Amino acid sequence: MPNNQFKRGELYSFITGVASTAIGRRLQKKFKQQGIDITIEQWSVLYHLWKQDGLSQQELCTATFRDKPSITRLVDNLEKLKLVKRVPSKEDRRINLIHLTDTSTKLRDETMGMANETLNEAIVGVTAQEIEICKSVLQRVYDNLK
Amino acid sequence: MPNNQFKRGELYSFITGVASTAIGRRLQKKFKQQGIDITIEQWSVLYHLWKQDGLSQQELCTATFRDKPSITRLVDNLEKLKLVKRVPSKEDRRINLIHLTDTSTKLRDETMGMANETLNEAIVGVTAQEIEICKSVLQRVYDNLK
DNA sequence: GGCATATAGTTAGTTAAACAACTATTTCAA
DNA sequence: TTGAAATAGTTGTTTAACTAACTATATGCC
Repeated sequence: MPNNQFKRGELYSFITGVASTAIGRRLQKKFKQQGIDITIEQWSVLYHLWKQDGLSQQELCTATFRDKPSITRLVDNLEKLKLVKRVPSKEDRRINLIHLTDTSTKLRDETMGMANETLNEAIVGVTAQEIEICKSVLQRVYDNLK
Repeated sequence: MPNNQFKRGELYSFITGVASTAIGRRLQKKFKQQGIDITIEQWSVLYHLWKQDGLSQQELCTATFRDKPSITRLVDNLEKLKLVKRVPSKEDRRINLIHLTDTSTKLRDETMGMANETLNEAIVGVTAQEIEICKSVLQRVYDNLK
C-alpha cells in the first residue's frame, strides 16, 4: 500500500461494496427461508412506516435515502402486495400518505425478530462505542456530500 | 428512541442506505460533468485493474464484493466501451483474464484526481482514526456474515 | 388576481444487483 | 482412468437505482 490514495480507494470499496449488501442480503435470505416473499428494499420502507404510519412519499425518500422515482416504484410494488395503501392528503392534494394494512402488521411481528438476529450476528466483536463512531462517520460523509 | 432495537435499525439504514450511494453518486456526477461516460460500478472494476492488470473475473468478484453474474455483465459493458479485453488464460481454460486497453489508461489519469477530490470532500471533519475504526467495523460486519 | 417558482409524485429508458439454472473445464480420489 | 465434485464463467428473470422529462398542485410576489 504505497500511499494515502490507495487507502482511500479501499475505504471507497468498503463503503460502496460491503456495507450496502452484506447485512441486507443476509436478512433477505432469512426472509426467503421463512417463506416471506419481500425484498430487503421493500422491508426498509415498511420499517420506517412501522415506526410512523402515514408518512408521505417524500418523507420516505428522506428516511430511506432514496430518490422519488425509487419510492414511487417501491410503493407501487408494496401496494400490489397489499402491504400499504396510498391515501391522498386532504390538506395538500399533491401528497400521498402511505398507510400500512393489517397484513403488514403481521409481517412486522414476523420480520423484526429476524432483523435483530441478523444485526446481532453482524456486530459480533464490535463494541457499542465503535458502532457509534461508525454511524457518526457515515452521517458526516452523507452530510458533507448532501 | 425507546430501546436498543431501534438504534440497530438506524444503523441498518445508514449502512444500507447512505453509505452505498452518497460517495459513489457524487463521483458519478463529477464524471458526467467532465464528459466521462462510465458508471461508478464500471469505474470500481477499472480501479482494481489499475492496481493490478490481468485479474480474472473471479478475482474481480472478490475485490469488488460482487457476484459472478454482476462481473460478467460489467465486463461485457466495459468491453463494449473498449476499456478492457477478455483474454483466455493459457494455464486454465475456464479463466478469463481481464486486461486494460490504452483508452482505459488515459481514463485512469483523468478520474483518479476526481476520486481523491470526492473522498476529500466526503471526509471533512472526520479524523484518520475514526476512518480506521469505521473501516474495521465494516470489515468485521462483512466477515461475520460471510 | 395572475404568473413565476417551488414542491409532490409519475413515467420512460438504461444500468446494475440478486438468484437460479446452466455449460465448460479442472481436480481428485476410488 | 474415469467419474464425481469443485471451479469459472454465462444466461434468464425480477427488482431496484439513477437521470431526465413530465403532470399536477401549492406558494408567493407583483
